[in-house]
Amino acid sequence: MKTLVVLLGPTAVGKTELAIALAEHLGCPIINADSRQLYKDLKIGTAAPTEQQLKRVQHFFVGILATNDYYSAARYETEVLGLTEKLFCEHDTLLLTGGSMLYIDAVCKGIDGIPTIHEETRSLMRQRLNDEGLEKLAQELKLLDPEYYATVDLKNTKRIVHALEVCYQTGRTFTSFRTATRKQRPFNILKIGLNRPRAELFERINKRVDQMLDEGLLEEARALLPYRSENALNTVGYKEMFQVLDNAWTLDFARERMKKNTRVYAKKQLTWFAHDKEIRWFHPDEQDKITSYVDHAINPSNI
RNA sequence: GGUGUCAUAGCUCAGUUGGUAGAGCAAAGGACUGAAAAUCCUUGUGUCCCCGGUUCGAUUCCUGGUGACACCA
Repeated sequence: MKTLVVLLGPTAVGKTELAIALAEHLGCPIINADSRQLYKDLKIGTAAPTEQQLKRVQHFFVGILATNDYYSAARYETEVLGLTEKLFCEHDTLLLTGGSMLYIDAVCKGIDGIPTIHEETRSLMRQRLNDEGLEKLAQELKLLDPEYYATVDLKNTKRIVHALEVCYQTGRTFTSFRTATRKQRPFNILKIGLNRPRAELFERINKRVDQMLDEGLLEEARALLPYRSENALNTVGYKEMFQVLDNAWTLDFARERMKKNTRVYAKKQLTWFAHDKEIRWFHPDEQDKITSYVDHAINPSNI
Protein backbone atom coordinates (compact mmCIF):
# COMPACT_ATOMS: atom_id res chain seq x y z
CA MET A 1 0.00 0.00 0.00
CA LYS A 2 1.25 3.45 -0.92
CA THR A 3 1.65 6.10 1.77
CA LEU A 4 1.62 9.86 1.65
CA VAL A 5 3.53 11.19 4.64
CA VAL A 6 2.33 14.68 5.49
CA LEU A 7 4.73 16.80 7.49
CA LEU A 8 3.00 19.91 8.77
CA GLY A 9 3.32 22.57 11.44
CA PRO A 10 3.35 26.31 12.04
CA THR A 11 5.61 28.61 10.09
CA ALA A 12 9.27 28.67 11.17
CA VAL A 13 8.96 25.56 13.29
CA GLY A 14 11.65 23.82 11.24
CA LYS A 15 9.76 21.82 8.61
CA THR A 16 12.02 22.37 5.61
CA GLU A 17 15.21 20.92 7.03
CA LEU A 18 13.49 18.00 8.68
CA ALA A 19 11.53 17.25 5.52
CA ILE A 20 14.74 16.97 3.54
CA ALA A 21 16.28 14.65 6.08
CA LEU A 22 13.16 12.53 6.10
CA ALA A 23 12.94 12.45 2.32
CA GLU A 24 16.56 11.34 2.12
CA HIS A 25 15.84 8.64 4.64
CA LEU A 26 12.80 7.45 2.69
CA GLY A 27 14.40 7.97 -0.70
CA CYS A 28 11.45 9.94 -1.97
CA PRO A 29 10.73 13.39 -3.42
CA ILE A 30 9.04 16.25 -1.59
CA ILE A 31 5.75 17.84 -2.58
CA ASN A 32 5.45 21.37 -1.28
CA ALA A 33 2.27 22.29 0.59
CA ASP A 34 2.99 25.94 1.13
CA SER A 35 0.65 28.15 -0.88
CA ARG A 36 3.18 30.96 -1.22
CA GLN A 37 6.26 28.92 -2.05
CA LEU A 38 4.43 28.01 -5.24
CA TYR A 39 5.37 31.42 -6.61
CA LYS A 40 8.80 31.55 -8.13
CA ASP A 41 9.57 35.15 -7.30
CA LEU A 42 8.64 34.96 -3.63
CA LYS A 43 11.77 33.36 -2.32
CA ILE A 44 13.16 35.24 0.65
CA GLY A 45 9.81 36.20 2.12
CA THR A 46 8.46 32.66 2.05
CA ALA A 47 11.66 31.01 3.29
CA ALA A 48 11.55 28.82 0.21
CA PRO A 49 13.99 25.91 0.03
CA THR A 50 17.43 27.05 -1.12
CA GLU A 51 19.23 25.95 -4.28
CA GLN A 52 21.33 23.66 -2.15
CA GLN A 53 18.32 22.09 -0.50
CA LEU A 54 16.63 21.65 -3.85
CA LYS A 55 19.68 19.75 -5.05
CA ARG A 56 19.59 17.32 -2.18
CA VAL A 57 16.01 16.18 -2.77
CA GLN A 58 13.72 16.52 -5.74
CA HIS A 59 10.95 19.02 -4.99
CA PHE A 60 7.59 19.51 -6.66
CA PHE A 61 5.33 22.55 -6.50
CA VAL A 62 8.10 24.94 -5.55
CA GLY A 63 8.39 28.06 -7.69
CA ILE A 64 6.01 26.91 -10.39
CA LEU A 65 3.85 30.02 -10.63
CA ALA A 66 4.30 33.57 -11.82
CA THR A 67 3.26 36.25 -9.38
CA ASN A 68 0.13 37.11 -11.34
CA ASP A 69 -1.00 33.52 -11.88
CA TYR A 70 -4.40 32.56 -10.54
CA TYR A 71 -4.38 29.62 -8.20
CA SER A 72 -6.62 27.94 -5.66
CA ALA A 73 -6.78 25.15 -3.15
CA ALA A 74 -9.03 23.17 -5.46
CA ARG A 75 -6.57 23.41 -8.28
CA TYR A 76 -3.84 22.33 -5.92
CA GLU A 77 -5.91 19.31 -4.94
CA THR A 78 -6.31 18.25 -8.55
CA GLU A 79 -2.72 18.81 -9.52
CA VAL A 80 -1.21 17.13 -6.49
CA LEU A 81 -3.44 14.09 -6.91
CA GLY A 82 -2.38 13.86 -10.53
CA LEU A 83 1.24 14.06 -9.51
CA THR A 84 0.99 11.47 -6.75
CA GLU A 85 -0.59 9.03 -9.16
CA LYS A 86 2.49 9.25 -11.32
CA LEU A 87 5.02 9.31 -8.52
CA PHE A 88 3.52 6.35 -6.72
CA CYS A 89 4.46 4.21 -9.71
CA GLU A 90 8.09 4.59 -8.68
CA HIS A 91 7.79 5.23 -4.94
CA ASP A 92 5.96 3.52 -2.12
CA THR A 93 6.16 6.65 -0.03
CA LEU A 94 5.85 10.34 -0.82
CA LEU A 95 6.40 13.32 1.43
CA LEU A 96 4.06 16.31 1.42
CA THR A 97 5.25 19.18 3.55
CA GLY A 98 4.11 22.70 4.29
CA GLY A 99 1.88 24.80 6.46
CA SER A 100 -1.04 25.80 4.27
CA MET A 101 -3.90 24.29 6.18
CA LEU A 102 -6.53 24.42 3.49
CA TYR A 103 -4.17 23.06 0.86
CA ILE A 104 -3.24 20.11 3.05
CA ASP A 105 -6.88 19.38 3.75
CA ALA A 106 -7.69 19.67 0.07
CA VAL A 107 -5.23 16.88 -0.66
CA CYS A 108 -6.08 14.71 2.34
CA LYS A 109 -9.84 15.14 2.51
CA GLY A 110 -10.83 16.89 -0.69
CA ILE A 111 -12.87 20.02 -1.06
CA ASP A 112 -16.23 20.48 -2.73
CA GLY A 113 -16.52 21.24 -6.41
CA ILE A 114 -17.49 24.86 -6.27
CA PRO A 115 -17.21 26.48 -9.68
CA THR A 116 -14.51 29.01 -10.42
CA ILE A 117 -15.97 32.46 -10.69
CA HIS A 118 -15.52 34.27 -13.99
CA GLU A 119 -13.68 37.52 -13.97
CA GLU A 120 -16.74 39.51 -15.11
CA THR A 121 -18.88 38.18 -12.26
CA ARG A 122 -16.11 38.90 -9.87
CA SER A 123 -15.59 42.48 -10.94
CA LEU A 124 -19.33 43.07 -11.04
CA MET A 125 -19.67 41.95 -7.43
CA ARG A 126 -16.68 44.02 -6.45
CA GLN A 127 -18.38 47.02 -7.97
CA ARG A 128 -21.66 46.29 -6.24
CA LEU A 129 -19.90 45.87 -2.91
CA ASN A 130 -18.36 49.24 -3.46
CA ASP A 131 -21.63 50.93 -4.46
CA GLU A 132 -24.16 49.19 -2.25
CA GLY A 133 -22.19 48.03 0.77
CA LEU A 134 -21.88 44.76 2.60
CA GLU A 135 -25.16 45.04 4.46
CA LYS A 136 -27.17 45.14 1.26
CA LEU A 137 -25.35 42.20 -0.27
CA ALA A 138 -25.90 40.22 2.91
CA GLN A 139 -29.64 40.87 2.67
CA GLU A 140 -29.54 39.65 -0.90
CA LEU A 141 -27.78 36.50 0.19
CA LYS A 142 -30.52 36.01 2.76
CA LEU A 143 -33.02 35.78 -0.10
CA LEU A 144 -30.90 33.68 -2.44
CA ASP A 145 -29.39 31.26 0.05
CA PRO A 146 -31.02 31.55 3.48
CA GLU A 147 -29.29 28.45 4.73
CA TYR A 148 -25.82 29.80 4.16
CA TYR A 149 -26.87 33.22 5.39
CA ALA A 150 -27.83 31.66 8.70
CA THR A 151 -24.35 30.29 9.34
CA VAL A 152 -22.00 32.68 7.58
CA ASP A 153 -20.06 35.30 9.45
CA LEU A 154 -21.97 38.42 8.39
CA LYS A 155 -18.96 40.67 8.78
CA ASN A 156 -16.78 38.58 6.53
CA THR A 157 -16.95 40.34 3.19
CA LYS A 158 -15.10 37.68 1.25
CA ARG A 159 -17.42 34.90 2.29
CA ILE A 160 -20.60 36.80 1.56
CA VAL A 161 -19.41 38.08 -1.78
CA HIS A 162 -18.17 34.69 -2.84
CA ALA A 163 -21.43 32.97 -1.93
CA LEU A 164 -23.33 35.56 -3.95
CA GLU A 165 -20.99 35.14 -6.89
CA VAL A 166 -21.69 31.43 -6.89
CA CYS A 167 -25.44 31.98 -6.65
CA TYR A 168 -25.46 34.39 -9.57
CA GLN A 169 -23.11 32.50 -11.80
CA THR A 170 -24.67 29.06 -11.36
CA GLY A 171 -28.28 29.81 -10.55
CA ARG A 172 -27.96 27.46 -7.59
CA THR A 173 -27.50 28.15 -3.91
CA PHE A 174 -23.99 28.20 -2.55
CA THR A 175 -25.17 25.69 0.05
CA SER A 176 -26.00 23.17 -2.66
CA PHE A 177 -22.31 22.90 -3.48
CA ARG A 178 -21.25 22.42 0.10
CA THR A 179 -21.45 18.72 0.73
CA ALA A 180 -18.50 18.54 3.11
CA THR A 181 -18.00 14.92 2.27
CA ARG A 182 -14.63 13.42 2.75
CA LYS A 183 -13.12 12.05 -0.42
CA GLN A 184 -11.39 8.70 -0.40
CA ARG A 185 -7.78 8.58 -1.54
CA PRO A 186 -6.05 5.60 -3.17
CA PHE A 187 -3.21 5.78 -0.64
CA ASN A 188 -2.64 5.90 3.10
CA ILE A 189 -2.04 9.21 4.78
CA LEU A 190 0.30 9.58 7.71
CA LYS A 191 0.24 13.01 9.33
CA ILE A 192 3.16 14.24 11.36
CA GLY A 193 2.90 17.57 13.13
CA LEU A 194 5.88 19.59 14.24
CA ASN A 195 5.53 21.98 17.14
CA ARG A 196 7.59 23.70 19.82
CA PRO A 197 6.83 25.51 23.05
CA ARG A 198 5.31 28.85 22.15
CA ALA A 199 8.23 30.94 23.42
CA GLU A 200 10.67 28.87 21.43
CA LEU A 201 8.59 29.14 18.25
CA PHE A 202 8.19 32.90 18.61
CA GLU A 203 11.92 33.27 19.16
CA ARG A 204 12.55 31.45 15.90
CA ILE A 205 9.98 33.56 14.07
CA ASN A 206 11.58 36.78 15.29
CA LYS A 207 15.01 35.60 14.25
CA ARG A 208 13.84 34.46 10.86
CA VAL A 209 12.27 37.82 10.11
CA ASP A 210 15.55 39.53 10.91
CA GLN A 211 17.30 37.05 8.68
CA MET A 212 14.91 37.68 5.79
CA LEU A 213 15.61 41.38 6.01
CA ASP A 214 19.36 40.70 6.07
CA GLU A 215 18.99 38.56 2.98
CA GLY A 216 17.34 41.40 1.09
CA LEU A 217 13.60 41.03 1.47
CA LEU A 218 13.12 44.73 0.86
CA GLU A 219 14.80 44.45 -2.54
CA GLU A 220 12.82 41.35 -3.39
CA ALA A 221 9.66 43.29 -2.59
CA ARG A 222 10.81 46.29 -4.59
CA ALA A 223 11.15 44.12 -7.67
CA LEU A 224 7.60 42.86 -7.12
CA LEU A 225 6.11 46.30 -6.63
CA PRO A 226 4.37 46.33 -10.05
CA TYR A 227 2.42 43.24 -8.94
CA ARG A 228 1.51 44.47 -5.50
CA SER A 229 -2.23 44.06 -6.01
CA GLU A 230 -1.89 40.39 -6.90
CA ASN A 231 -3.19 37.91 -4.38
CA ALA A 232 0.19 36.22 -4.19
CA LEU A 233 1.54 39.35 -2.58
CA ASN A 234 -1.23 39.64 -0.06
CA THR A 235 1.23 37.87 2.17
CA VAL A 236 2.94 38.49 5.48
CA GLY A 237 6.29 40.13 4.84
CA TYR A 238 5.53 41.63 1.46
CA LYS A 239 2.65 43.73 2.75
CA GLU A 240 4.92 45.28 5.34
CA MET A 241 7.71 45.88 2.85
CA PHE A 242 5.33 47.74 0.55
CA GLN A 243 4.53 50.11 3.41
CA VAL A 244 8.25 50.82 3.69
CA LEU A 245 8.56 51.36 -0.05
CA ASP A 246 5.64 53.77 0.16
CA ASN A 247 7.51 55.63 2.89
CA ALA A 248 4.56 55.02 5.16
CA TRP A 249 6.50 52.93 7.68
CA THR A 250 10.08 52.86 8.85
CA LEU A 251 11.96 49.66 8.27
CA ASP A 252 12.11 48.98 12.00
CA PHE A 253 8.40 49.44 12.40
CA ALA A 254 7.79 47.11 9.46
CA ARG A 255 10.15 44.60 10.99
CA GLU A 256 8.16 44.51 14.21
CA ARG A 257 4.83 44.29 12.39
CA MET A 258 6.15 41.46 10.31
CA LYS A 259 7.21 39.57 13.40
CA LYS A 260 3.85 40.12 15.01
CA ASN A 261 1.88 39.14 11.92
CA THR A 262 3.96 36.01 11.48
CA ARG A 263 3.29 35.05 15.09
CA VAL A 264 -0.42 35.56 14.54
CA TYR A 265 -0.24 33.41 11.44
CA ALA A 266 1.53 30.64 13.33
CA LYS A 267 -1.20 30.75 15.96
CA LYS A 268 -3.91 30.44 13.28
CA GLN A 269 -2.17 27.44 11.83
CA LEU A 270 -2.01 25.79 15.24
CA THR A 271 -5.68 26.49 15.85
CA TRP A 272 -6.59 24.80 12.60
CA PHE A 273 -4.30 21.82 13.09
CA ALA A 274 -5.53 21.30 16.65
CA HIS A 275 -8.82 19.95 15.31
CA ASP A 276 -7.13 17.26 13.29
CA LYS A 277 -6.96 14.19 15.48
CA GLU A 278 -4.99 12.27 12.86
CA ILE A 279 -1.86 14.31 13.49
CA ARG A 280 0.86 12.77 15.58
CA TRP A 281 2.89 15.58 17.12
CA PHE A 282 6.66 15.79 17.60
CA HIS A 283 9.29 18.34 18.49
CA PRO A 284 11.52 18.99 15.44
CA ASP A 285 14.56 17.87 17.42
CA GLU A 286 13.11 14.38 17.72
CA GLN A 287 14.28 13.33 14.31
CA ASP A 288 15.08 9.77 15.31
CA LYS A 289 11.71 9.29 16.91
CA ILE A 290 10.03 10.66 13.80
CA THR A 291 11.89 8.44 11.35
CA SER A 292 11.26 5.33 13.38
CA TYR A 293 7.61 6.29 13.75
CA VAL A 294 7.36 6.66 9.98
CA ASP A 295 9.27 3.46 9.26
CA HIS A 296 7.01 1.54 11.58
CA ALA A 297 3.83 3.02 10.17
CA ILE A 298 4.85 2.33 6.59
CA ASN A 299 5.87 -1.22 7.21
CA PRO A 300 4.83 -2.53 10.63
CA SER A 301 6.48 -5.91 10.13
CA ASN A 302 9.80 -4.24 9.51
CA ILE A 303 10.76 -3.41 13.05
C1' G B 1 24.08 63.48 52.65
C1' G B 2 19.74 67.18 51.37
C1' U B 3 15.44 68.37 48.41
C1' G B 4 11.90 67.08 44.86
C1' U B 5 9.26 63.74 41.55
C1' C B 6 7.71 58.95 40.57
C1' A B 7 6.25 53.57 41.90
C1' U B 8 -0.84 50.93 38.73
C1' A B 9 -1.51 44.76 33.46
C1' G B 10 4.29 41.42 30.28
C1' C B 11 5.83 46.91 28.43
C1' U B 12 4.61 52.41 28.10
C1' C B 13 1.25 55.03 30.80
C1' A B 14 -3.87 57.10 32.19
C1' G B 15 -7.22 57.22 36.31
C1' U B 16 -9.88 56.87 40.92
C1' U B 17 -12.79 64.89 44.32
C1' G B 18 -11.60 57.87 49.25
C1' G B 19 -16.40 53.01 47.39
C1' U B 20 -10.52 47.74 44.87
C1' A B 21 -9.19 50.43 37.92
C1' G B 22 -8.50 51.22 31.80
C1' A B 23 -5.98 52.71 27.10
C1' G B 24 -2.14 51.65 23.45
C1' C B 25 1.34 47.97 22.44
C1' A B 26 2.37 42.88 23.58
C1' A B 27 -0.50 38.51 24.45
C1' A B 28 -4.57 34.76 24.57
C1' G B 29 -8.88 32.11 22.39
C1' G B 30 -11.95 31.02 18.12
C1' A B 31 -14.23 30.60 12.99
C1' C B 32 -12.82 28.80 8.28
C1' U B 33 -14.72 24.72 1.46
C1' G B 34 -12.25 27.27 -5.50
C1' A B 35 -8.25 34.48 -3.13
C1' A B 36 -6.38 30.58 2.82
C1' A B 37 0.63 33.56 4.74
C1' A B 38 -6.27 35.24 2.69
C1' U B 39 -10.75 36.85 5.27
C1' C B 40 -13.35 37.45 9.85
C1' C B 41 -14.85 37.24 15.30
C1' U B 42 -13.96 37.35 20.74
C1' U B 43 -10.96 38.40 25.21
C1' G B 44 -8.16 43.15 30.22
C1' U B 45 -8.20 40.57 38.34
C1' G B 46 -3.84 43.36 38.28
C1' U B 47 -0.72 41.72 46.00
C1' C B 48 -2.60 49.66 42.05
C1' C B 49 5.87 48.87 45.78
C1' C B 50 6.00 47.41 51.40
C1' C B 51 4.74 48.19 56.96
C1' G B 52 1.66 51.12 59.79
C1' G B 53 -2.05 55.29 60.65
C1' U B 54 -6.74 58.10 59.75
C1' U B 55 -11.58 56.18 57.96
C1' C B 56 -17.53 52.35 57.90
C1' G B 57 -14.15 51.73 53.72
C1' A B 58 -7.30 53.39 51.36
C1' U B 59 -4.65 51.89 45.16
C1' U B 60 -6.16 57.18 46.25
C1' C B 61 -4.98 61.06 52.25
C1' C B 62 -0.88 60.84 56.28
C1' U B 63 3.93 58.77 58.89
C1' G B 64 7.91 55.56 57.96
C1' G B 65 10.58 52.20 54.69
C1' U B 66 12.45 50.40 49.89
C1' G B 67 13.61 51.36 44.78
C1' A B 68 14.16 54.56 40.33
C1' C B 69 15.04 59.31 38.32
C1' A B 70 16.21 64.59 38.65
C1' C B 71 18.35 68.68 41.00
C1' C B 72 21.42 70.67 45.07
C1' A B 73 25.69 69.76 48.04
